Amino acid sequence: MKDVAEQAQVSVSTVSYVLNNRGQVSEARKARVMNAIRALDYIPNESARNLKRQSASTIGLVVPDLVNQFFSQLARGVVKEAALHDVLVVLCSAENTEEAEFGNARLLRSKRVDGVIYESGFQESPRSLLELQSLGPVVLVDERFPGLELPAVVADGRRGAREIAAHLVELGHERFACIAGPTTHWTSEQRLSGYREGLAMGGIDPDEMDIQTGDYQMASGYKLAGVLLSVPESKRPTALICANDLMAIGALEYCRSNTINVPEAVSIVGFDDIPTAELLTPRLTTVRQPAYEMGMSAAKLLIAMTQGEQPPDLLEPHPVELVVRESSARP
Amino acid sequence: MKDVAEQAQVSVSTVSYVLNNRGQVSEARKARVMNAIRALDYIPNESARNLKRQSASTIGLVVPDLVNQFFSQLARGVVKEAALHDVLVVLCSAENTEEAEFGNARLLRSKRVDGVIYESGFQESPRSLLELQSLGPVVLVDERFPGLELPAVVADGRRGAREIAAHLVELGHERFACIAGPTTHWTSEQRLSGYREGLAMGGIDPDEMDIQTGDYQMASGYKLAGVLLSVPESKRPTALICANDLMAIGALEYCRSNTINVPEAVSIVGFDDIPTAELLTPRLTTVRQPAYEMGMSAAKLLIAMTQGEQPPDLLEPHPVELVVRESSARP
DNA sequence: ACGTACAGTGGTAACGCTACTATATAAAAA
DNA sequence: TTTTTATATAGTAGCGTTACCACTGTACGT
Repeated sequence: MKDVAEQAQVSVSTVSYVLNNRGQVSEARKARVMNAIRALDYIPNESARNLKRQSASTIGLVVPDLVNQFFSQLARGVVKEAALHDVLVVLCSAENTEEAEFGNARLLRSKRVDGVIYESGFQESPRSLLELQSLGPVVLVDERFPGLELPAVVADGRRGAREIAAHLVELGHERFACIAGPTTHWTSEQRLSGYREGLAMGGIDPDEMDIQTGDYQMASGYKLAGVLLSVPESKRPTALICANDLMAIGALEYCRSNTINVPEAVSIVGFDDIPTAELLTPRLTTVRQPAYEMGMSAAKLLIAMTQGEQPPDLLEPHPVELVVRESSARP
Repeated sequence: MKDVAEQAQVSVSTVSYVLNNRGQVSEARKARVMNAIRALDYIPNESARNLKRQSASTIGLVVPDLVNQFFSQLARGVVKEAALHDVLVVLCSAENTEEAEFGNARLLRSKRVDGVIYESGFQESPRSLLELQSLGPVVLVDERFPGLELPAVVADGRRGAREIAAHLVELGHERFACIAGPTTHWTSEQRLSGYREGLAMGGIDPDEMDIQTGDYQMASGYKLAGVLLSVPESKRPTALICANDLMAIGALEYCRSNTINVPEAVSIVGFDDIPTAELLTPRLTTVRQPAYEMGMSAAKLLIAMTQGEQPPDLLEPHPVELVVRESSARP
């Protein structure tokens, strides 16, 4: 920077002013500085800047598992929005382990990021959240912690769940089973209430629905489908509602290996609408969550918060959309 | 830090020494400092550290599209390995646009990262690479640029291609078609040579193979499958080789919407073995690239380079593995 | 007894930048 | 004309670390 100042025959302050586009600098000198910058191929040192400004222009993104396309969509949105604000995104894939629980928080500490977008997937009310919160602003995605007053970007999962349940009722289903998400998870509970409401509205007693609790992974979908479907044909549910696409895929796989026809013998529906959902056979009926947009919202909100803005008390949930495909049909 | 020094009754230098575990500090004082750190919940300011040390303990990762599971696996590996070295990973999803071409490089400039892992997907020899290189170490993944002398972590795509072609020949196929990757892409060319070699070794004239060039996206797989398969039945290829899974999925979709049975009418194979590949109907025969491991290697190499190590002249390619599933069968 | 070595300390100058304050100059008002 | 106000510029003190240097005291040869 000193070199640039020298080359342009101005003071370092002036260089700083033109760089940050503040203060009054005459056009002539501005041009001279710009030329010098180009001539010397000068790049401001972000570390120094951060030190002085006490911020890192960087946010952290904690997701349980990048390979789940819901999260990668989300990540895309976050990165996109952040780029708009010249903010970098640091990625922490938690890989669904508790090890990460600790590791991430520690890694993100120490002013390396100005704030964190957190999507734990299925931890309860993690201590690391409190730790993170003490570090700086935190935005939750697709979940809420009843105890903690944290801003959360969510989709209208309850409504989506209601709609997909209603869809199944409308098709004429009467015996339902459900592979739910972890009960500790706010979103899971929302969806479950939605399913029950949808059923009730259609005149089906929700308490008749057989429920198993999974962990949002494919394997548990497979396993629990086995539990729910291996009952005498006459009592077997004709509709299997899964709390996310991954578990629905697991269920579909179970049916495939046990020659249970979907949707003829049983309808299966998911939640999220990950890209893979429409490539399956049968193509999966599901509820689309706008993951990309949610990522953008979260980033936008977080960045605003890092600039001192107060988060709104309650954010409007993102709209969801029922996507009817082949995996649901009349019983 | 000053506070810690005061609390522990030592100088700031001493605190710095124990923090970095260098210099000689007596055990007694070390303990005192540690206690003070804990008592004050002190977290070192990474910006200041970076400024002083002239490094950011952060690497950049540029991928064309996170939602392609090959890249998310890769990203997982990178993040994992980086975490082992206390290095953060900054994510730049290029989203397959040239806009990113510029944007990323600019965002990553200015000492915000110590080095970059670059996986462009399908740009030719991007200017941004040169720009990046001037900034710091660069490691390429899954591609090479003949002109540029950059260390590259690759898989043995040629061998994989040879094997999958051989597999098809062995099944008895005689008429082949291929949806290749962009010809400007080193990896594409490697695979294509591999296919040709595999065919030649099986006594098939590779020049007889009908080739269309795609862009590694699903849509082009769909479109080009249309081009290659809409010929009179007697001349129609019985085996369609796709340079990656995404295009193979596109091809599969084409067949699905045009009621061409796979593998009965035509065998289709892919490359990468993304998680979705084995969920399709028919399950996709493909070549597994160890994306996760490649990500780890790349991160390891890059981090070594940021610490001054010279990259080896040529890295051993990662082994690949033929995964035979349902989409390939006797013609 | 003396020098020499060295483990254990503290002081402090940078690292590159921003933003406050002070100063010089020009324009407007008295 | 002088005073006030606005505008443009330069000087410089940190931001929180690290690492070099200088200093102390003790242990060990000679």
